[in-house]
Amino acid sequence: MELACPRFLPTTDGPGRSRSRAEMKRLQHELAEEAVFADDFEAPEALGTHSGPPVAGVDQAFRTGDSEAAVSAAVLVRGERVVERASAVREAGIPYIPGLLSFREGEAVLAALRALSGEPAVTLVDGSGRVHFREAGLATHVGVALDVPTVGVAKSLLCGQPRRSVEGLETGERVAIEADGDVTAPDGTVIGYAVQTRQFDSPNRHINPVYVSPGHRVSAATAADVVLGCTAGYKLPEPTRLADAAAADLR
DNA sequence: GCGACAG
DNA sequence: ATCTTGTCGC
Repeated sequence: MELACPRFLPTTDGPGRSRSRAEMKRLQHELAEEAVFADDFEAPEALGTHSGPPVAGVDQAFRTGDSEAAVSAAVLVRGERVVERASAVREAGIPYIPGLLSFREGEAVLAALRALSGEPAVTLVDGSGRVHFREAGLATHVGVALDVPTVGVAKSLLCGQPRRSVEGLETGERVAIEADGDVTAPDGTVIGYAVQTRQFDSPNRHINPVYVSPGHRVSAATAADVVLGCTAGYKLPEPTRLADAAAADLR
């Protein structure tokens, strides 16, 4: 993958000085304008880890010490095989701030993805995409910077409102996440889906859904389809699960 | 001021 | 994200 929009790099420092929080938010508004929350890639059908084109997954771990470093691991999966792995380590620009995650981990993610020589049809990024206050979560930031299809996969909901309860959903079920007053999109806009990738049979123990949202060049419905297509018996889709394990090892 | 918040 | 043992349930 190659960098497509240098102006959207999630750098913490601007020309000479340091990027302020307001400037980071401003960049996110510009990113959202550039983002395409509709299907715009080859073969949107036949997606998934079971057949069709390769899908990439990226996830991060952190090395602590005098200064924090983000370790990003990217994996390219095709069918049931990992066909390529890449990684990168970058200084964490800022501490964790809800809504500004891409400025903390983005540099490492972009470096890891750029190190992949293969071309995935779509890339699964850990975190939110359009489910974000300014519709510019990590998945959207990365997708626009590289101008590649991306999907955000988060384990918890940053903002927005589930259309109905997400408790006890069956495997394969999904509930729309709508924009509310905390999101820039018009109220009611479907910005993502709670997707139940796995669920236990009996009523005692239950698994929470993953929150899927469009990053770039993918619609909300297709994003959910891609995640279900890449699921193989675990809560997290394979590309994400494998990247998660890889990042943990590299830590 | 209060609340709320991916990784 | 990370710190951490056991424990409940299938």
